[in-house]
Amino acid sequence: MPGQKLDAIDRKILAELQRDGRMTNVELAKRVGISAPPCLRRVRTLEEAGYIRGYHAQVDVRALGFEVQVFAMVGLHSQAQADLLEFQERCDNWPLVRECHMLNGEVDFILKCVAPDLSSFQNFLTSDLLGAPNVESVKTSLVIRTSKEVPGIPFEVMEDRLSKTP
Amino acid sequence: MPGQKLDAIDRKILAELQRDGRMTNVELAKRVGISAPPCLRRVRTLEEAGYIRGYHAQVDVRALGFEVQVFAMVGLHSQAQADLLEFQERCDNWPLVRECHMLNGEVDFILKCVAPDLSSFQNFLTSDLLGAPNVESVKTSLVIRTSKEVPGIPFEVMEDRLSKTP
DNA sequence: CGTGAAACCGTCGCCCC
DNA sequence: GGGGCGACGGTTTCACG
Repeated sequence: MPGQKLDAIDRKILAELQRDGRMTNVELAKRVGISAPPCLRRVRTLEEAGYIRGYHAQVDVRALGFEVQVFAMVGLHSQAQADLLEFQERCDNWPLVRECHMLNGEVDFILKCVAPDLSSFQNFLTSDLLGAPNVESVKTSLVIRTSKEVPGIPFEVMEDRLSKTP
Repeated sequence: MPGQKLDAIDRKILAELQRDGRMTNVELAKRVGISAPPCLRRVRTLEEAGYIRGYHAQVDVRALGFEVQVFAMVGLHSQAQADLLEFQERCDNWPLVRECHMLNGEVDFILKCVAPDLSSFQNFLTSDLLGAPNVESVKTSLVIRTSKEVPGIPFEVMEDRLSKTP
């Protein structure tokens, strides 16, 4: 499962499905310029190879009553492998944590969290996150507004660099 | 477009489509316990009301050759409304920037960026981001690994609190 | 919201290059 | 190896009760 065993049609398929994950296969086939059966075979192959990890409806977080979004920068006391893993598993089990990224530098993790309101986030912060073992420090930043939120990768950039160094 | 004009079936539909955005309508209808036609009508309504903002394939960023992911914390000189908007528009036009969130506190924006490799990110950082007008400071953190990445909201939490305060 | 019908789509087998 | 053609069964999407 290396880098570029993908041809131009595969990349177009991925770009189209990233843009509209509910597109029918015939529509997709039309857009990438082949007929439906080979198009579907390619999609299945891309799924099985792990290039496509899933399909998700993008819901409006705020409209559904989750008005608070927070980035939490977490520092740990110990960065031993076992302790990092333990913290990650803890994050897995916190539904308010939607993303957990391990970082380089002074901060160890950044978490993207959602909550219905400030008090339920504060409750999560003080009871769960700050109460977890090995957590040294947490700095939180409230999201005031999100002006851009596009998933995945910019396929234009991918095509650009493929055309420069083929 | 208010808060909870959604009944239990609508919420189940949203939860299922968030989990699997390519589910067929008949499968979805079966899962939420109604027949296909009203189910499709509900989905269309949810889309038009903005609760569903789109459907996207979740691609494997690293497997597609974007091996570098970075969070960039940006401070601006001026936080005047026009200057904030100007910076947001600039982020819109940078394909390597996938998310742009305005924050409270000392940092003004957090950007989630992707890049094929470190040097192309460094190039973006020095030429584009640090070269943009009104940008005072940028602190970057490389993502070492992502251990959790789930989209949207935790519907369990939503149901929990609806059952407590109906 | 459910039923039925018509059009469309996903999917398979086969043939072709 | 991958792409196209044709056909069957399931699905989407009407109009109507």
